[in-house]
Amino acid sequence: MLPTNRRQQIRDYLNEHGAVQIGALSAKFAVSEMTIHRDLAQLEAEGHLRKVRGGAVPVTPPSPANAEACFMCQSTPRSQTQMTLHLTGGAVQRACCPHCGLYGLRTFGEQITAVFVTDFLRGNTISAQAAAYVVNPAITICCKPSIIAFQKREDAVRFQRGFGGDVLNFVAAVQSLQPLLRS
Amino acid sequence: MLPTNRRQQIRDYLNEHGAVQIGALSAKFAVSEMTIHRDLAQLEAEGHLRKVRGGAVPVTPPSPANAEACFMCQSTPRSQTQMTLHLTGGAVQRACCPHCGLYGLRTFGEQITAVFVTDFLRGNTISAQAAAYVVNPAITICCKPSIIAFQKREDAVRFQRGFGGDVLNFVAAVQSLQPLLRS
DNA sequence: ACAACATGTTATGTTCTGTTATAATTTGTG
DNA sequence: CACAAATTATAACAGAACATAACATGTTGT
Repeated sequence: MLPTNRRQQIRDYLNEHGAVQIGALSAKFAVSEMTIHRDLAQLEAEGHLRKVRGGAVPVTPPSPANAEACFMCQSTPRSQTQMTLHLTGGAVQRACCPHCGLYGLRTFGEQITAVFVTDFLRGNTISAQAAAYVVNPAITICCKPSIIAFQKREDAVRFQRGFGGDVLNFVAAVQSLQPLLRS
Repeated sequence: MLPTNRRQQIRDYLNEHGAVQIGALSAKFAVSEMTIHRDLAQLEAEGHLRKVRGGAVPVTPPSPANAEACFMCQSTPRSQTQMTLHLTGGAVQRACCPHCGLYGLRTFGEQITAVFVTDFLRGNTISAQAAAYVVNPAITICCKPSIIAFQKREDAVRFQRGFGGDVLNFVAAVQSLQPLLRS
């Protein structure tokens, strides 16, 4: 049997049984336990399983449940409207739309290293500072009041012509947010 | 035996057994292992199999990568703009945008059982027949000329006010497409 | 004869495997 | 809890198996 086949069969066996033991695999394929150790180490390096003492278990599928949710409103962001806040240390916070994302600027303050937003029309990612925003148009896209981002101010103006609202730059858009608490 | 014949038989053997070993092929065809090595290298270069240590295995079944591509232009559809054509037998064809999707109506014709399209603004899925379309606006969203779908005619009119183009219903949008070939 | 090709042989380097020895972890016992 | 015994994991080594490149030989067709 080819080593490739053996490793594939180990994966199949694991998916079927939920766990594998070194001794069982060693007997099943008539190779030394050391060879099984090495197979499992390779499969673990490739992300196909996780080694545990005595054998291996399936990798727990990274629960996309709440890791993907908007950090403000907990809704699932659409790629079309989402905003990402990059923090010191590499962490990334995802917001469903500029409404939540811009509020998040206050929440994370000094920790923020970069902010990106998706152009609503074209879907490409742009720097939030360079974007144009239509605030409070007549249509609610995600949160209310809606704030929609555009790469080009020209697109924002055209959108405004149809749907109303105000065209603001980044700083003005942040200032347009009502304070959460008066101090 | 001709080398060509031998290589064809290697392919047949592989398809039948799921894996081949150098030693077995060498014995089967009474040639040196070096010759088998060269056969497999050539077959791999032609994309017919994948060499592994000790032999070869079939090429991994067609990656789902391209199964996701637009059936017309082969680009990757955005959920925001995509259109799906449901055919008899349950097959689903995915288009990147109404431009490609509406052309696909001619391609699949009688086989089509249902057509869905995504509202460009809100992202929800709607029946293509009930949608309103803005044809040829001043902005190119996906393919050119752009055709953009909206759930509400009111939204389409507002979009048109800002970005130009014509607001058409489903039938008119299909008719607006230029014939691919004049007969 | 010559060029082009296919094949085999040899030499060298790489990968795989089992054995042995040592380290780390778990388990059992008082 | 401390300690020893048993089990499992890791590292290092050597030999086997395999891969690749280079060269030599043989065949075919012109």
